[in-house]
Amino acid sequence: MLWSKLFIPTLREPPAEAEVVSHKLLLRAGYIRQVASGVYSHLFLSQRALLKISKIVREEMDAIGAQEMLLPALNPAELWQESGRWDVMGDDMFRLKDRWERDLCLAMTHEEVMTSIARGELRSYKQLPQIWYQIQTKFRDEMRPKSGLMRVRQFIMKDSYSFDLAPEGLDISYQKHYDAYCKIFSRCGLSYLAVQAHSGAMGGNESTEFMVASAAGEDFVAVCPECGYAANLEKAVSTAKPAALPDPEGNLVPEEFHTPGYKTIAEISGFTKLPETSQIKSLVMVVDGKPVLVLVRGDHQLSATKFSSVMQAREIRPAQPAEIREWFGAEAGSLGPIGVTNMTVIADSALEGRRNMIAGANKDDYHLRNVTPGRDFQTRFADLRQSEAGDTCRNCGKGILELKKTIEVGHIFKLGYKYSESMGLRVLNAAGEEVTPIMGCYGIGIERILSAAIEEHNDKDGMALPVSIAPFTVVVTPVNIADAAQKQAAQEIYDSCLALGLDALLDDRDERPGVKFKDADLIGIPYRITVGKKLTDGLVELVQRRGKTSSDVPVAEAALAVKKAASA
RNA sequence: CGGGGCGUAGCGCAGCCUGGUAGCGCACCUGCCUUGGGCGCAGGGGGUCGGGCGUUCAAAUCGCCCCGCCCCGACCA
Repeated sequence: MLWSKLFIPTLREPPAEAEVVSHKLLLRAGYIRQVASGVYSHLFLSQRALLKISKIVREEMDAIGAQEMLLPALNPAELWQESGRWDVMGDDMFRLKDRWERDLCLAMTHEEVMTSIARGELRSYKQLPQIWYQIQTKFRDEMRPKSGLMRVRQFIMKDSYSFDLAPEGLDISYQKHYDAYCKIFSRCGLSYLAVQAHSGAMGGNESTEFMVASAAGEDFVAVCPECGYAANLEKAVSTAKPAALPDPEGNLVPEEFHTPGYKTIAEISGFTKLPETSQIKSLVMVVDGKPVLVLVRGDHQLSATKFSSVMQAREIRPAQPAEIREWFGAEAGSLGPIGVTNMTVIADSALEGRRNMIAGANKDDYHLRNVTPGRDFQTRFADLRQSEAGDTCRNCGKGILELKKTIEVGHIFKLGYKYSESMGLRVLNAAGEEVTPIMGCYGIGIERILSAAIEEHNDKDGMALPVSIAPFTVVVTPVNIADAAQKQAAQEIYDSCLALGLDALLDDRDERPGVKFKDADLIGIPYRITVGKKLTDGLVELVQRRGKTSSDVPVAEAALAVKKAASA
């Protein structure tokens, strides 16, 4: 294509609203324009990149026998009421009414529609397994859209769904997706990490997230450098660093002491001259309307995700100050487990076996020393704490966990029977009995692949996209378009590139070379053939965008040289 | 939803405090010049100053209300 005819509105300066690199570059390079918060138009270049990503996704999905469909984004409320998610999704789901006042929504995902198709049509175990997928627009009313294409309210997702007769079949469908996802992200040039993850509102019991390390990410992943264990921080298990000071020996009796004005863990630590690990942190949560006292070691953080799943809660929230006052008769800074009988008490495993610790006295400005779990109060223990960098890996027992900030580009789930059960999907097995198929679901964020690739591959001049997803593979740039020889050579090389099947662009604009070079670098074309002075010696330059390495090649061989380099 | 910031030409910004002709750089158009990293010279077009109400002889500027966007938090496949 001829650059002079294309709409590639590059900007010298990034718009002020852009914060992260990929967002700045997508705007500057003329890939996208914002329409509203979390809503973007994909212009020519972006659409080309997204189509390339989608093509890779299609090829790998088709390769595992998945069948592409296209489902509606507009869904009737009834489907979502059947699965129970009309209520569960809350404000995250866009809802609307038609002219007859019937409730509709814009689908955030498609378990409901897929399952309804399956239950309407699948009758026999002989029709299983099935893997169905689509590449389609999803809508989510994010509380806070951010970071360009990273977290948006309308986006393109590849979502697939598997239906199997039995768990062993699901294992196979899941593994097929796992392998396909690895190929997809590799082909897109991403350095990804497959990590254990929490299933959240999707349901199910096992899931793997595919993450790309990036400062612009929103998720933390715990990684063990020794054994390769990797899990989303929400899910990660680990052995806490030992207490900084051994507990006092002996069967000591709880003893109240005055702590005037000292409320936080850090303040009490400073006041008592004892490390934070000697304290029991008391948090009051409200689980489905009922108060629960949660205990963790002073220096630890409660994992809301772990807590929520241990409690099998639908909804959790921290208690309000007024509620705390009513239930404990004290402020949040002086709470503790002793004497609490009006609510469930649950403690993190790191407190198991500890003794003679410090906790609040449930009396303003007083704490207790010599508090021993199990003796001074009864509680059950569970893994409730958020892992942190420096913890010991529980998988291998040796490695020290590191934390990485990441972008989630894919997520696969073993759903189990949640949707097939609630929506009545049944088939007959070989014995003629009605059985409920087991399901899996698998998602990839198409725009997130583009964002992550830009985050991973950029420099001060712009994007340095991999050949596989760049909107063009090569740009042919005559330095001086007014020079007839250069112009003609450039045209010939461009034609040769096209003949070789390369996605080629001819920068035929009457611009100064600096402008053309800057633009080519900015939009991230992997190869550039510069036709300039050396043409008199029959040579042109082949410049690689990454690293800006360049080599002289004869005019006649230029296209082939790109072809070779690009497919290497 | 809580906290913070911003809204003036396509982009980046100044002007606002202290009310009085709406400015700068880039981009854009015309001409000349130039052609290996956003070139130079000359001329030119483009703005309901986010919106409404109010104060005032006079509002981008002061007051009130509303809207939008960004960041932090809560939240989240």
